[in-house]
Amino acid sequence: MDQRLKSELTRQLILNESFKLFYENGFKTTSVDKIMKATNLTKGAFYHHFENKKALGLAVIGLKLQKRVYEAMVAPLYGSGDALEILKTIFSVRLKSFTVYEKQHGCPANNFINEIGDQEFAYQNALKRIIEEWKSALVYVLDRGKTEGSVRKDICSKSVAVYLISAFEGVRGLRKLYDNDLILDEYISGLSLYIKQISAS
Amino acid sequence: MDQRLKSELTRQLILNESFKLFYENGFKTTSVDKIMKATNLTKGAFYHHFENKKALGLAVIGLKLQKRVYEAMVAPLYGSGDALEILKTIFSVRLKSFTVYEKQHGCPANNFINEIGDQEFAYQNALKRIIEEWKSALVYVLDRGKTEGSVRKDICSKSVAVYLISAFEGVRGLRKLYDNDLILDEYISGLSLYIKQISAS
DNA sequence: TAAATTATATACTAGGTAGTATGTTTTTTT
DNA sequence: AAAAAAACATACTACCTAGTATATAATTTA
Repeated sequence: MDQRLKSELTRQLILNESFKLFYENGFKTTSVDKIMKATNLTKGAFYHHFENKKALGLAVIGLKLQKRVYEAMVAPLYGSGDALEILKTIFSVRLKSFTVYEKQHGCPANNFINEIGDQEFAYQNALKRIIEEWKSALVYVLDRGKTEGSVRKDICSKSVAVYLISAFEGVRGLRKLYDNDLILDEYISGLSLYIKQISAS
Repeated sequence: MDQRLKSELTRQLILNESFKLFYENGFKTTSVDKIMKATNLTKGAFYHHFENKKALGLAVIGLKLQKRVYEAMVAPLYGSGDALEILKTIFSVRLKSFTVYEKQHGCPANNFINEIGDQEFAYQNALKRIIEEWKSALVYVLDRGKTEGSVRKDICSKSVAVYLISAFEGVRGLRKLYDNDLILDEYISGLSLYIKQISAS
């Protein structure tokens, strides 16, 4: 097989298995051994593709995680349609459509943030980039809403963006403690009140 | 020295040092060895006072953590004064008064929730108790506000409680990524909008 | 005061950890 | 086809991990 392609496939395999194991068991307690056992490859392959575990962590955050957040939470914000409807879809409809697995293990980004967001500057920065990208998209859609007359002009877009992200990440943590969706339903009801508050009219 | 007292002091010392190390470095990566080094005692003492690390974790959550949350976030809700003023104080004023250390490492409860809230039923339950106690107090103060006419009667207290807790815990995680309070200020501004929405008049 | 109990210390086990050194195999280049 | 380089495997090191076994010191009880 073409060496370039084979190498890239292996790299992606390691990144994917890492993401999965980090998500299920945490970053710090997932060992390189466990990851490579999941890939059916060995340590030699790992250290050929990554300098060390920290480099792997940064690659998972900067590639896999960032891409997932972008596709699920950021890109839809740049789509067409009523601004407030888009917000409702992203912050509540999406939430209910998660699988049990996703509800149980919370938000991958939030897990990383809470586990290693206070440990290493490099991790901090990589994670910050994801949040800032998300925040910018929210500010964009809120400003658009203001222009189109659906969003109140006297609210601060940045503040609303931060409050929306905070509540979303917060409840994805809380949901881990329960075995049903009650807390999600309450969150959604609480959120709809907030969206009403920022809507014009 | 009285043996009862001495034993209790040792137990509390272990619990306190554990809490601190769990807070700074996480639960799973804080070893019994590190804890006992911090206490200047040895492993023999540890396993005399605790059956294993899991029992220690549950004790830290059920005693230290629950007490801290109760004193800082729950008890004030049962105090006198305007309901909405109490909410503002707890969810925004308090936030700004945290030390750099507390801002950097986030919310101890949220850290536990995100690290081990999806791992063991026993941890889940111990953490759930803390959240439910907090939620109940919030529902109490919101209902009181309704009675006194300061809070809108058509809002669901439980939903507002969950949304308030979610946003608070969420932003305490996000703050880890930054080295200044901008995100906290934005959160507070976003929160004040929410409190306006639930206020009568 | 002697015996029993409690509190703590020391030394150990079995297994997990990140990372390295050095192989062998596969692919590419000359 | 030979040489070089890349991809991966195997075997290792030094250290950390939870937990145990057993000793000693301090305190309480008989």
